[in-house]
Amino acid sequence: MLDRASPPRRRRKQARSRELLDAALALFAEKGFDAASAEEIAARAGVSKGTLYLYFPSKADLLGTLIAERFSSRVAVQAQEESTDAGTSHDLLRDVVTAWWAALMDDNAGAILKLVFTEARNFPRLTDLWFLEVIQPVRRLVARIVERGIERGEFRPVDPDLVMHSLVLPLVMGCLYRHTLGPCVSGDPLISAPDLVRRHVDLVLEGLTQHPLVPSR
Amino acid sequence: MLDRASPPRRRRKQARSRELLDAALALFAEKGFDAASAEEIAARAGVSKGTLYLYFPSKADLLGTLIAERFSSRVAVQAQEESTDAGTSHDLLRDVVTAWWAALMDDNAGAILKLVFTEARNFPRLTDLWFLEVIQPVRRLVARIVERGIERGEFRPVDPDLVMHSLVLPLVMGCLYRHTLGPCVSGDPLISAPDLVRRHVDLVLEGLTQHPLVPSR
Amino acid sequence: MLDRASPPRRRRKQARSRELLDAALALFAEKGFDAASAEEIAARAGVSKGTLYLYFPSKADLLGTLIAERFSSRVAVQAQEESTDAGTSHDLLRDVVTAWWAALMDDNAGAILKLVFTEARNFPRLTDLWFLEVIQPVRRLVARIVERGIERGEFRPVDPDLVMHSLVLPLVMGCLYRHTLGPCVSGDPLISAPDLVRRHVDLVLEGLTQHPLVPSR
Amino acid sequence: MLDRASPPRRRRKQARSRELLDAALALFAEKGFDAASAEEIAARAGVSKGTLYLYFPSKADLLGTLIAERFSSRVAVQAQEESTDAGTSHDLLRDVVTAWWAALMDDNAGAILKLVFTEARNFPRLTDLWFLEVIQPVRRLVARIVERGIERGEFRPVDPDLVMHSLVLPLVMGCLYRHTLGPCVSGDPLISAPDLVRRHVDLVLEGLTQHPLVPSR
DNA sequence: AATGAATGAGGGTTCATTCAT
DNA sequence: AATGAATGAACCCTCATTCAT
Repeated sequence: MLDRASPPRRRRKQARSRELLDAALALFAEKGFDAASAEEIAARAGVSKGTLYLYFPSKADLLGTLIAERFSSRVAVQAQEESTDAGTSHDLLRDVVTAWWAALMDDNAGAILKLVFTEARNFPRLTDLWFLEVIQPVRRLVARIVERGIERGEFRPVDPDLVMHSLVLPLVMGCLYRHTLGPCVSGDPLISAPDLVRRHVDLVLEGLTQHPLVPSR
Repeated sequence: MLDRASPPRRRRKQARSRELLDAALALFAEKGFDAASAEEIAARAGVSKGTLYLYFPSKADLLGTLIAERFSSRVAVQAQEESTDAGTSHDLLRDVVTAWWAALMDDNAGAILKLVFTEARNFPRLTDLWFLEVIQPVRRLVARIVERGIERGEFRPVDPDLVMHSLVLPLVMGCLYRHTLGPCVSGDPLISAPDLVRRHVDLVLEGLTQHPLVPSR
Repeated sequence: MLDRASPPRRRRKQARSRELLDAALALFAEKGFDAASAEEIAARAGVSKGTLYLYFPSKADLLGTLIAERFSSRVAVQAQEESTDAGTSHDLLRDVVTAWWAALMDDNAGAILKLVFTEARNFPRLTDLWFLEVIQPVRRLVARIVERGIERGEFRPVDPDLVMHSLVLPLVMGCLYRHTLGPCVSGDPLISAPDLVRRHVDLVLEGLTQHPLVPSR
Repeated sequence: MLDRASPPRRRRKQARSRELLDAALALFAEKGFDAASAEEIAARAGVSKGTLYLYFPSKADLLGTLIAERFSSRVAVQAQEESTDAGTSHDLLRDVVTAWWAALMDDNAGAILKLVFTEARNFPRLTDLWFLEVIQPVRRLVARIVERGIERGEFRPVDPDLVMHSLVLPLVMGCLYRHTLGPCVSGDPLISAPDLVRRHVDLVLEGLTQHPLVPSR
């Protein structure tokens, strides 16, 4: 069928959809899928309950669309774009991880990540997306850099997945924290230092152990 | 009033209470507080809907009791018991972290941890408990060992909180993963290697960087 | 079947039954049939919930038995016993009405009367009992005295039912009041004067109108 | 928020509210607050169970609104309007009482009055309203007329409250009767004569006693 | 005979979804 | 396209009744 809606109207329609998705994401992340009511989502988007159903056939579809449209590889991609072959592997890894962290803090990526973890059991499709869209790209990226670093003699020979684990999971945790316990605590005493990520990467790269006879770098 | 029930009856009553709490914990962790219906909890405990209310005045009280009774410092305490002054700080740290990890895998501690993260926004009290019961003890424990290691020249001078962050958060993440995405994935390809924790600790301790002229320890 | 229970046991059984009926009457009158729970009734009678069902097959049967056993003509009978042919009809009527009023205040007769009014729609059988046991006897009693008074020239010729209405209904009302609004009001300012009934009877007998040239009696 | 509903819709909404209140009043009066189910009320109002909760936040609020909106002084006011200074106090009193009686029979005033008596124990606020809205006005009205009658020599010197008691309580009783036992009896043999109220007032005014030498008025 | 744990039907209430306006 | 009134399935919870001890 031809789309005969006039352009401004079509644009409005897209905007509505976006507003609803934004509202849904915010509320789903804030209270969970069940506790966020359709009426509340509509209200936050500035429309009435009925209008929501003109744009999405059900509440679950809101979540589905959210995932499909926003859960893209952007996070990894954004990180990947930072990846060049210039500089040491150490610097490269730190840059990539920092970019990835920034992407998680940015935007609503963090909210989606929280949703994935809290609703995965009820919407198992989320899990596949998580692996496909988040884990695989960053894993490949990290693995590539680590392997290059090992080849060049910059890194000790280690399992790239282990590096991924030690390097990346704390960031995921920090992101989750920010959307779960963080808002409930005053002062946010745990994960707040602005350069925590940089220091974390450096720690993992250098290790905790004192190696007396060698200059620290 | 005196408790004049015959011993077997009283024992049964206590068992029922436990069974209900177990069922509730499992279902709350599996589907979330809202999505777990009282009837389903009762059914999993092998009783009828009404019976649940003989033991707990409301569904929310189930969660409350769960938290109050099971969210003790056992996790940290168990880790602490492993802590002795013998051996290197490296070994000590690895032992403590491994014990902590075992505690998280054990029992239902992991399920509770997941609950804390998913329900904190709706039950803010959970956050305080999390800090008091989980974070503070392990933070103090790690800090003590790290400071000792630095004093003895075993560790480089680093912020103990950073160590805590890099060392412990991946474990928390692993625990969450186990109760969220893990059950939805076949093969569990990410966090399953049995000695992952040991290797993680070693990586953080030794660092990723190659230090050519020095024997690794 | 022979009743082979030993006498003391049989007596205990009767006492239990009485205690349960007393408790039920008090609670039914206090909160209504629906709002009075079986457990509460049992507790007030000093037994457990299960025991109640050893004596009565259902909660409704408690009400039924209450009505059948206690809703006898005692009220009217007691009044009737006061009725002698001595004295003026005026005195007789006042004595009868006063005795009836005392009977309503006494005992649990008032509570039953309240029950009849509040539960009649749900237990229509109560209505028949009310007429048979309460209205008819007192109506006949009043009618007899009124007719005698008219014959003797003591009373003006009036419809005995009208007298019954004007004379007796305020008492019924007072009884109801005592079991409904009365307990909710501090000071009971309306129907409390101890000789209100006597004055009421005198007012109805004498009338409100001033009859100037005649001695008041 | 602005009420931007189209006029017919708004009118419908008001009508719905009224219909629900009417249905609730009828059923509360018929079966009592507890025994009247929300679903039944909705059905009698011609809507579904859920709709009721669009208009009233709870079943108890239905009762509350009923009381607040319909339990006005209309009864007394209506009676008061009849009160003029023309005519004898006798006529005046009869007119006032007759008007009051008509108001009780009219409308749903009687149903509310029944509710007040049956639910007062469970909703003590009803008692205050009863005194404030019903008793006080009529008491003052009666007292005023009686005092005027005494001043003018029309009435014997009596306690106005006693008059109120003897004159008004039978009417309250009649109203209660009409909503309790009345519907359960065939033929309504007790309180049905159309001029019963007039004859009652005359009886109380004139008294039952024969006063031989004086013309009856 | 007495208990009180267990049951499950039923009631109040919520909320995702539909539909007339 | 937008609204919000209406619906009814589903949920939490209560309580009359049963039954093993």
